[in-house]
Parts: sequence; C-alpha cells; structure tokens
Amino acid sequence: MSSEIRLTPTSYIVLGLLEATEEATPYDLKQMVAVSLGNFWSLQHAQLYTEPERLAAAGYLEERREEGGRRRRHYSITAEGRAALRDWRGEPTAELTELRDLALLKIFFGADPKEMAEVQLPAHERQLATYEELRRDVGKALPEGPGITLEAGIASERIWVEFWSSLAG
Amino acid sequence: MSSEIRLTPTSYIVLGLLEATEEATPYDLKQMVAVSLGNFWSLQHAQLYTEPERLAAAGYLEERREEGGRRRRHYSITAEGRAALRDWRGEPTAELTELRDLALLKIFFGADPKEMAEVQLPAHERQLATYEELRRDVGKALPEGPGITLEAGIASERIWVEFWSSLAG
DNA sequence: CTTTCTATAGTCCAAAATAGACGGTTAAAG
DNA sequence: CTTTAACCGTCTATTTTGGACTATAGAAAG
Repeated sequence: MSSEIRLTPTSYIVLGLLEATEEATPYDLKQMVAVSLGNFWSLQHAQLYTEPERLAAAGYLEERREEGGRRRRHYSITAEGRAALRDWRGEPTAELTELRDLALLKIFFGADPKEMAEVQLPAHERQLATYEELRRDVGKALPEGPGITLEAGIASERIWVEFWSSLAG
Repeated sequence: MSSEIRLTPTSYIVLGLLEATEEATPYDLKQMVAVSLGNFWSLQHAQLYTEPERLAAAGYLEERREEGGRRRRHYSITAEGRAALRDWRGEPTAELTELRDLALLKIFFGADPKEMAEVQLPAHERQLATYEELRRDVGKALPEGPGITLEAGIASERIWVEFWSSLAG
C-alpha cells in the first residue's frame, strides 16, 4: 500500500485542501490555492498535478479517474492521509518566518532605496487594499484558520507599506 | 568565453558578496552569508560551491586555485560580473515579499492558534532581540544597504511578536 | 612525536521545486 | 459551422533542498 515518501509542506497543502473538500481535481486545487493560501505560500501549478499522484501512490489519497471525455483525476483523502495531516497540524513549530524579498536583497547589495520604494510602495498598498477588501467582503464567513492568516497578511502588509513609505522620503 | 546561463537570486548573492571582498573561497562566502543575509534569505551551503563554478564558467567570475595543500578555489568578480550585478541592482522590482511561514500554514489548516503562539512568540522575541543587539553593536558601522535590511528585519519581527502575542491570549 | 579532538572545508546524491513552454478540450458566441 | 476564450493537463530542463559523507589542518593531550 504505502511506499515511504517524505511529506513536505506541499504535501500538507494538498492534504489540507482535500480534507476540506472530499474530492477535487488538480485543477480544483489550483483554483483553491489561487484564492486562499496562494497569497502567502506560492507554489507552481505543476506541483498540484504531481504531488497528488505521489500522495496517492503512498496511500494518503485515493484516485478516481473519469471514464470518458477528459479522464480527469479526482482525488480524495484516505484515513491515512487524515492521520498524517492531524499529526502535522498538532505539532506546533518554532520555525521562523522565512522572508524572501527581492527588493530587500537588491537593497542589501546597494540598490537605491528611494527608487525601489517608489515601485514597492504602490505594490504593497495594492496588496493591502486587496486583503482589506477581502476581509470586508468575506471576513466574517471565513473559518478560523484562514481568518487568522488573513489578519497576519494584513498586519504584515501594513508594516511594509510603512517601511517603504519611510524610504520614499 | 561566456556560455549563456540564467542568473538567479543565488547568482546575484554570490556576485554581490564578491563585489565587496575582491576574493573569497566558497567557505568564506558561507561565513559571510551566515552573518548577514542568511537572516533573511536562506540558502544551502552546497550552492555556494556549485554556483561560483557556474558563474565562473560563464565568465562572471574568475577562479584561482591554490597549488598545494587543500587546493582551495578562490573566486573574484570580473568586469562582466560587475556589469551584470549593476544591471540587476539598478532595476527596481515590484515583486512582493514572499512569506513562508510554516506556523501560519498549519494554522490555516486548523492548528490551534494558542498552542502555536506559545512556541512562536518566544522564538520571534529571541530573533527580535538578536537583531536589536546587532543594531546596538554594529548598527552604525553598517553600510547603507545592510543597515536598511536590518531595520526591515526588526520592523517585521516586531509585527510578529505583536501578532503572536495577540493569539497567546 | 603520535594520537585524538575540533574546527575548517569541500563533495555528493537523490528528491523536490521552479520556470515556463506546450498541447489538448469544451463550450459559447457569432 | 467556425472562431475564440476559458478550461485543463503534461513535459523538460534546470535549480534548489536536505543531509550524509569525507577530508584536512592545527591544537591539545598523552
């Protein structure tokens, strides 16, 4: 049944999304990612095709393939998958936020802060506005987890707006 | 002389560090990363051995190999390397911060926020303290770029301390 | 001196992730 | 019917990760 595979964050993203939906195609997953955690954890769409396959081979998911037409693959989570997800989720992590900011990297190596701020400030303002709009529109309806991450996103964008403002002079 | 290679952030990190030092071995680079941008842009030490080789093959670096003993490789940046770095640095980017936060990911999928906060809060407090200490000790001596990124690190850690505090109840 | 310990320094491999090109299918509009 | 747009999926090359593994140099201990 299950060969040994390493479960990565990508794996848990797939498991987590499938726990909430009972069944989904990679394309469905792609859509879900796009509107939710894609905002704070980027991943390649190709991975949403290969990862479920890997997970299915290891027994964490079950695959059902359409007979006719597109022969889409539909995945659902197994008991084993649920268990793995539960274990992972239950284990708090002390790992720190990893920040990958190209603009900051350039500045570290001597880019002009003011010029950079002129480009970064509007970008972050837009992002902040998007999040706040999201909160206004669907905030109340969100499950606790996504609600909290949305707040985190807003808090962090606020900081960046402030930060780049200070450099914009 | 230079075959075509794709220059990634890793490439510019190597070029940027070498611009500041004239000459360094991969091990030196590793040390530099550890004390500076390693804080906000993680990379694998093995890359600091393979990347310079790649860059040298493409003409962006020059390699000098020790004759005796360890036969260490010493790299220095070429005019071509400097030009590439200058171009990259001069081009402001609108790309947003990419946030990879395992704790947030777990919470998104239903982990207990309070439990998580108990682990995350002290971790971020420690990190914030480290940065502030760094600023107190060497802050004034830092070049502009690293100084700004340090400020960014501090601002961002402050937010996280605040954020996790609010969840710790 | 020779062993042994520690910090230094480098290499390697398998697996996973990325970038992005490319190719098909379905449905709807004209 | 045909065109177009939205939908859906696969592929390859390259880069990155994680982490095991090896080796050298110098200092300290016997």
